[in-house]
Amino acid sequence: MENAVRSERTRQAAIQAALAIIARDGPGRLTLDAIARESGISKGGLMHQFRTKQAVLKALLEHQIEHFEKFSQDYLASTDPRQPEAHLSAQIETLREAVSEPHSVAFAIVAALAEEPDLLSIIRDIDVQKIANIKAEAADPELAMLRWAAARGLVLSSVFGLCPFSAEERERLFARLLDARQWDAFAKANR
Amino acid sequence: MENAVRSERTRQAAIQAALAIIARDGPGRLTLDAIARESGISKGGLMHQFRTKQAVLKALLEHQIEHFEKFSQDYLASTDPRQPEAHLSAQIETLREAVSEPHSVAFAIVAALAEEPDLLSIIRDIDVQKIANIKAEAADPELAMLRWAAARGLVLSSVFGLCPFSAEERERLFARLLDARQWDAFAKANR
DNA sequence: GAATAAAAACCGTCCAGTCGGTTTTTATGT
DNA sequence: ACATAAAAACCGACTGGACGGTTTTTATTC
Repeated sequence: MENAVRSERTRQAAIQAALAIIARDGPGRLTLDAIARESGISKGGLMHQFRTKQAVLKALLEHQIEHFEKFSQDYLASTDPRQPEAHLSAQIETLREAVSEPHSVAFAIVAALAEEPDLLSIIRDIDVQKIANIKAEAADPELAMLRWAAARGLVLSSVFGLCPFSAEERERLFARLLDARQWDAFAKANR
Repeated sequence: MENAVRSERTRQAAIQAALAIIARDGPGRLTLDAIARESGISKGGLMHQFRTKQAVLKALLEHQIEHFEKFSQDYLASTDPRQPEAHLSAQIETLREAVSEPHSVAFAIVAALAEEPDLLSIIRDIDVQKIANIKAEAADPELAMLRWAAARGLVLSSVFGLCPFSAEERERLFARLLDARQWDAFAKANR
């Protein structure tokens, strides 16, 4: 097999193994040895592809970011471009997706990142951009940011097992956050 | 000195030391040895008061809960009891306080608790109760929960260094969340 | 045959928790 | 009141396992 392909395969295997470990055993159990064991790669092979654990976590994070970025793009593409506040809706939909995926897949990563807080700045930088988009298109920017913050709150709460709502209740709340007409009326009335 | 006092002093010293370590060095550096060193207690003495690290974290968590519970009670006491949605306002005010206190005091604890996720259920159980209160008094319960979720989102984002807003912007958002009149009008219009 | 990838054994550090012992407080008997 | 025994608090060296990372060796690709 070609070297580039070989490397890529190994890296992907490592990432998938890491996701499995986090989902099954929690972020605290995500060790290099565990990844090696889970993926079938030897520790040496793993360390060859990722020089440090931080590098593994970074790859993991980028993998997830890519996943949700794609989701968000797809949503935007499938939506009427004249829809008001499309970026906001896309972000809220993406957050909703993040919270409802299989079983603590993507987000437990965030928990894993408690070990490497620096990596979270990657997410923040992306969010800054998203927020700028949302602001630019919003009739009432503050309200838009609050809707975004509420969605974020629901996601982060759920990720850390802090969410006091049931799954159905959370779903209803997301639905309401997405009810553009209602908020639009509010924004206009409040101008 | 009396035994009970002696124990209590030691336990408090440990908790204060733990807070100092988290604020200064981050949750990753919170070890039993570090707490012993910082507090002047010996390792043995520390272990006598807390049989496991989890016990330390639990005490730390309860200490912080008590702190914010008091803040919330004080707010409720100082407010006109006829004010609509007083519990919601109290919770949002408390969350605002949590995010603006000295320097990552209380919440970095949440980060520390990434090690012991079970402890977070204590917070969740309290939140469930708070949410029940908020719901009971709300003209529009869903809207009330969304306001709560937004405040939570701002706090958790900040705690984990994920917040894409500046401090002033965050402050404005909190102020708006607390503008009861505006939301009340919205709730009524939306009924 | 040079370079890259993978395997396997190994190393040093960190850290929660243990253990044997000392000091201080509290209970008891006289 | 005083002596003495028991209990509680405290001390700090030590242990054992986990874990991130390194080194050495072997296999595969170019």
